[in-house]
Amino acid sequence: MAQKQTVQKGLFLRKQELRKGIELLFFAYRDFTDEADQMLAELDLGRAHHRVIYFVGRHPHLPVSQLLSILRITKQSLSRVLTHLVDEGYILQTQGERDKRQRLLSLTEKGAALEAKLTDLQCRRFARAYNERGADAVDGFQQILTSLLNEDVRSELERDG
Amino acid sequence: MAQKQTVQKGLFLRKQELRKGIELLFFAYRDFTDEADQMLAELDLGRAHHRVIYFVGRHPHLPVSQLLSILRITKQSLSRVLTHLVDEGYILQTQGERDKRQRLLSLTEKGAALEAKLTDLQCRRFARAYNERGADAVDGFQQILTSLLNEDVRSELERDG
DNA sequence: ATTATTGGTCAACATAACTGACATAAATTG
DNA sequence: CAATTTATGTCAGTTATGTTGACCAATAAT
Repeated sequence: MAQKQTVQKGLFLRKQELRKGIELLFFAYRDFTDEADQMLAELDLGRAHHRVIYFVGRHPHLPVSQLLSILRITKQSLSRVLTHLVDEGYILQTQGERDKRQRLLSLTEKGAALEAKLTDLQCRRFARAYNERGADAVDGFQQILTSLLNEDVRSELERDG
Repeated sequence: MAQKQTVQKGLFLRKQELRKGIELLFFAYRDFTDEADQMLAELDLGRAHHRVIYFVGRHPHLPVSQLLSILRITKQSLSRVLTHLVDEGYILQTQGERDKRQRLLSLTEKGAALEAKLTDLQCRRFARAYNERGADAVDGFQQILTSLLNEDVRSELERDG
């Protein structure tokens, strides 16, 4: 009886702990994206545009197919934002050399400038958090996030770096 | 010169470290929400409904105003999902006793059952991650996420729970 | 030569957010 | 008590971002 109570309390506390994680992730993600969203809104861009600019900046000459698999959206959905970003001069498309069907994506100077501005903003938030809590916390943070990933994504990341 | 190189390299590595955080947060959030989204889709519900059900489950008799400030959306936007959830029998509205203008939100049995099903799913993912990495990692994870929050949100959370 | 891949287009639709204007009931305040 | 503020809701219109499905062209691979 006393044993059962302890177990139930243990389960209850564990559940609370897990819920705390869920909520922290929700609130942190919400606040994290908010600042950049505001900056984007002034340029009549949205979060979808940001994601494209971010990953193209991170992987120059990225083929469209790879961007699609990173973002996990349909090509029709990507098409809209991508066309807009190309039209507005943020992104440059070049023909692939090995495979001429591919359109490799890169940032223009204008695109790189915006990417830097947005990433700096978000890096500052991370830098503040990392400095406040120290290297061990950062390590734990990265470990848990990695373990939250789908298995296949985790292996991909571990392979690429 | 050697000094300058070291500093630059240090900054470069730091930037990479921060970008890694940004990306992990993006991918983890994407994968984390995915399973629940699929379950919701089968019931013709979306992530917006989930958020309402989750926070009403977490805070029974929650007034609409508080839910709005948690979700940070407009009342018109909440209205649509809330009306639907009430119509479908997931959520119950009762008049506030102290303040009769308030409509306090609670889960029905049906709502509680769905909430439990969804939360269990997400808790399992967290439990897996927490077990894989251990208590110190969990601690670091929670610390960094807390530091990523806007200051005002952080104080709120520290006050409430 | 046939098939698969890469990328794009057009059209229609769904969801979840937004703004603005207005309404009602209840609480609060001068 | 009258005036104002608050909590909530509604109606109407718009935007951002996703979806399906159908179809096409260029190129690569078998």
